[in-house]
Amino acid sequence: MTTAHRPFKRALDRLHGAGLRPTRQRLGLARLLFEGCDRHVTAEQLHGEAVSADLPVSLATVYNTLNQFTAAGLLREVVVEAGKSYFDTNTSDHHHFFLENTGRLEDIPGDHLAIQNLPSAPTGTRIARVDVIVRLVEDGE
Amino acid sequence: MTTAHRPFKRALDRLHGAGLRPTRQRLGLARLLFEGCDRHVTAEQLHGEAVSADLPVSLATVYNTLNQFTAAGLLREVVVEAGKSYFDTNTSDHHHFFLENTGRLEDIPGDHLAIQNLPSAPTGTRIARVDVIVRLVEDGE
DNA sequence: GTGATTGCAAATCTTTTGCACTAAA
DNA sequence: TTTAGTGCAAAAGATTTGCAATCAC
Repeated sequence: MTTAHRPFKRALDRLHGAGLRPTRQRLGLARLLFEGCDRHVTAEQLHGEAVSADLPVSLATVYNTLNQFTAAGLLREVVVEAGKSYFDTNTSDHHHFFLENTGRLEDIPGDHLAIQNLPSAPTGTRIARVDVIVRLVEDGE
Repeated sequence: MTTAHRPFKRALDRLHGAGLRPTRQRLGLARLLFEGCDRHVTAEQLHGEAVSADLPVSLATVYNTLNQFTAAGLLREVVVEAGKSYFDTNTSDHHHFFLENTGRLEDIPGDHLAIQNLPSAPTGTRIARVDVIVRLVEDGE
């Protein structure tokens, strides 16, 4: 039955599509990242999940892999806290809520958020991306 | 002539206002930061300036001071790159251009930029701040 | 005086790198 | 077989911390 292999095949195709050799750890990490819903992970987090899932992988390789995936357009890096990188599996144009208390990062639902009167880029430059981070704190703080 | 002491007095008042004891290095750093136009500095940068200006101060103290100033509302921290903090002397509500090539951070001129259809904060939370970072790259990249 | 502040060095934390080893094509 | 990828440990960079010495009040 081929059905059981579909998630595996999807991950494989994704790597092929990005021109990345499908090694054991890249496949395993791709499955952790892309099966299921969109997610926001740190390298440390993903490494923990990989270890729990009996995928032998070092933290250094997780970092390398996340950077390769990002360069290949499979992931997007989101910077919200100094000294910590989040990687977002949703690479489409969208923005984020950041819960300062817990360190959680979430997509802002809907695609309604828009920016008015964005100034044009200074001469000699163009806009690569616009990031909007809505920082949330616990009520009553 | 008291005129010559005005910048010193302004820095002193600012520290008093924030409830911070006006030590030599806090005064010196405050003058570097707040005399002149608004600026965006990293700890490393400011430390370099202090040393050039013959203000004896260690990098650790620069970090501590920047954090104290931020906690006191004299500065605002802007996060644009993983692993690097910028401190902005303009604490009013505004947004930023970030030049990815050079690492320069600039205020977006004018106060016209506005956000449309911002979703309400999830239950139990409130919006602490909205950061907009417009990432620029050199033309033709 | 006395409690806050500083300097320094060491510690911490995140991320990257060098290199011998292993696995994919 | 040949080249890319991995693991590990070490390096690197940014920031924080512990503690004795120093300074503001």
